[in-house]
Amino acid sequence: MELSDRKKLILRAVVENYIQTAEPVGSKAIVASAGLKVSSATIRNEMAELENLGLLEQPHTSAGRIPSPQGYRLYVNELMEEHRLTIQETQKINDALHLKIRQMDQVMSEAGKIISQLTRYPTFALATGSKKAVISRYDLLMVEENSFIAVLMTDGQVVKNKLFRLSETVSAPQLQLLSTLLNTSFTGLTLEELTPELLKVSAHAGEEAYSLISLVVSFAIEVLEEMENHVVHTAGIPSLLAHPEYQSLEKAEPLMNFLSEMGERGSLPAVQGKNVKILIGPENLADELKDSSVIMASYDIGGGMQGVIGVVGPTRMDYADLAARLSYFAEGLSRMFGKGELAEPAEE
Amino acid sequence: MELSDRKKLILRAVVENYIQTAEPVGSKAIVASAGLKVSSATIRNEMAELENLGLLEQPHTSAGRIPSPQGYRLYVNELMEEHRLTIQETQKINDALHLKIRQMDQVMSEAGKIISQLTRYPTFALATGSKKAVISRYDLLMVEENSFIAVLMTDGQVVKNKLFRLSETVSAPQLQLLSTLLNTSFTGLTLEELTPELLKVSAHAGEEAYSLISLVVSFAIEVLEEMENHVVHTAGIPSLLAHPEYQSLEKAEPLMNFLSEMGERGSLPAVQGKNVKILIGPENLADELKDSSVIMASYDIGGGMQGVIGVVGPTRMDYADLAARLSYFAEGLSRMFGKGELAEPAEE
DNA sequence: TTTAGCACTCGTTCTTCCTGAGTGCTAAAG
DNA sequence: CTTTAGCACTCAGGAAGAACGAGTGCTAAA
Repeated sequence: MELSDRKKLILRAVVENYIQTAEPVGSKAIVASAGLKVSSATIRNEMAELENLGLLEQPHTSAGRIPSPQGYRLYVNELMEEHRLTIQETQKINDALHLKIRQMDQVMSEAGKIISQLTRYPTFALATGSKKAVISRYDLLMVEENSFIAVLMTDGQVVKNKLFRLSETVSAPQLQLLSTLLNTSFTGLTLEELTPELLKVSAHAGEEAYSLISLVVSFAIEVLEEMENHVVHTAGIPSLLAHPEYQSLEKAEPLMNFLSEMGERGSLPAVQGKNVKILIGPENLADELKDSSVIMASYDIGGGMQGVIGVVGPTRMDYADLAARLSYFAEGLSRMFGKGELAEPAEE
Repeated sequence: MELSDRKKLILRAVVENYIQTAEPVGSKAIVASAGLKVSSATIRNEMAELENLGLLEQPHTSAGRIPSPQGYRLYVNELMEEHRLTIQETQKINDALHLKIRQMDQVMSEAGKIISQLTRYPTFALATGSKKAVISRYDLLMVEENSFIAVLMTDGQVVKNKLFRLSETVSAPQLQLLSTLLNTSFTGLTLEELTPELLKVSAHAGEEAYSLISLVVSFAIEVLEEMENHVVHTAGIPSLLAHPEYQSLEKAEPLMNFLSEMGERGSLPAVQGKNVKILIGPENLADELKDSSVIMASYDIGGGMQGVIGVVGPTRMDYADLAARLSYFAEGLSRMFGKGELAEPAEE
């Protein structure tokens, strides 16, 4: 059933009032805020109906109404006006984008910090790959006679390095050989294929060569594992406390713990699809998020990889504003990654 | 003036009781806990004197006593028994040490996470260098005709890389030349010396070469800046909330914000000297820490660098236990970095 | 269909009172 | 001189109650 225009207006007024004040909205407040030429009693009747429809809720009998998750959902889907960022806001975001950002996986973590500062909400950021990551290239650089650096590059243009110190010495030709072998046998393999291949090669190679190979390949495995686990960066967790719904510790603590452990355990709401996505209250899979909302936006990194950045907050969030900011920010990132020439689009 | 043995015993009992219960300690409790054969009235007299000396405090007239910062200080300096870790605890730390740790600056951040999990307190970790860091070596790896990877190594054995994409193309010989130039002119220079040198070279080099050089040198500057700023990693901030002194938001919030921003702004209590250091309450420089204590331990990374890892908590902390853990952990890290052969002592 | 009026609900806040842990002091005992 | 028992006193914290007021639902009239 379609809502009457007046009901929509009222629902919207409730949501927007509540977003601002964090307090239940009464019928009088609606009369004052929305430009309706009816009395509060009429509004009360309408609100009672909206409550029956499950769009509004009463925290207790004699309080105003607050939007239910369904109410927010309807608001987000139909009622919300696309928020236009002010010039200052876009300027702020642009500045933030141009500053600071350096290496690929730092991009995600930096982006999170920036967004958190901009929005005063905790953020999370991660990268997802549509396909499995593989190592595309190995370079070995000699440091001293008993140490060398391995530089690995994945197909997603991510570069990682590691310094190895050995108990025995290696010569430059040995390293050269090793490098050739690695590039021949261990490129283009997914995580699952690496270990079997390692075993296979071990049969042919000598003891000493094998130990070197396995050192580097172990590192490759680490790198790929890290990428597959979609390491999550979080930032700005304490900013939760600034919002009235998390003033009570019982509310704040589990969520804060969840957020800070999210980074470790990689447990994350499954995400895909383009652009901005909003999950309201119980729409979230994780129990800890059932009373909170998540707004996230994805951006293209290139190389089949997508970055996702999101903010977490109370269901009472300024969805319009946040969605606009995230979206704009994500577009900026996509652009940065897109045309690699500009500025500093480098990756680690 | 030296305290009588009985006063010491009482002070110690107060501290240890309070550490456990987080509640003011009364005279009766002391009689029960310490093996003293005197009545509570006697204890009361003694406690009154200890209060006059500034070692104990009363939250309000009719409550028990709690240690003042000076009381804690005296306890830590003279009364505290060196805590011996149980075999399980050392085992736990050893496990943690061998696991996970990979790259140099990840060591610090990982170590922080581990300690935070072990202690249930927020941690911070950073590296300090006694001397200025310099770039000791540049390697340039060709990727495609319009992109290359720069691998930089500092004297502290820290390796960083970055992928550069260009709008024009470069040839292998060009890169070779560039690499030689960088290694000749831009190694061994501190942050302050790099920029002047860059200007000097720009005079001789052609337009195009100069733009490449400045790209890489800018990166070098970034790397050195990052190292000089002693980037601080924090972890486990939400675990603050588990402790009763931070149950009230007014107490918790400023500290949490301070900790989370510490990572950004690099503002940190100046640290040096070996081994474990304890800062109690007002001994901390930062205002936000005036009601908290910091326990930190340093470890040797090698190459003139020192790592520092610390925990932050209420003044009521189990100093003995935490100091022992941190110290043991730091020793483990020093050992790891010391003999480079073992396990995985690599650095980024 | 809208509105005014009114009784009712119920969270919030303020006050009051009570309790009990713990103190400081005094005076007697060791 | 030190220790102890006794006692009056203090004060945070919790419980209970009262007053308040914002907001509702319902009824009856416009």
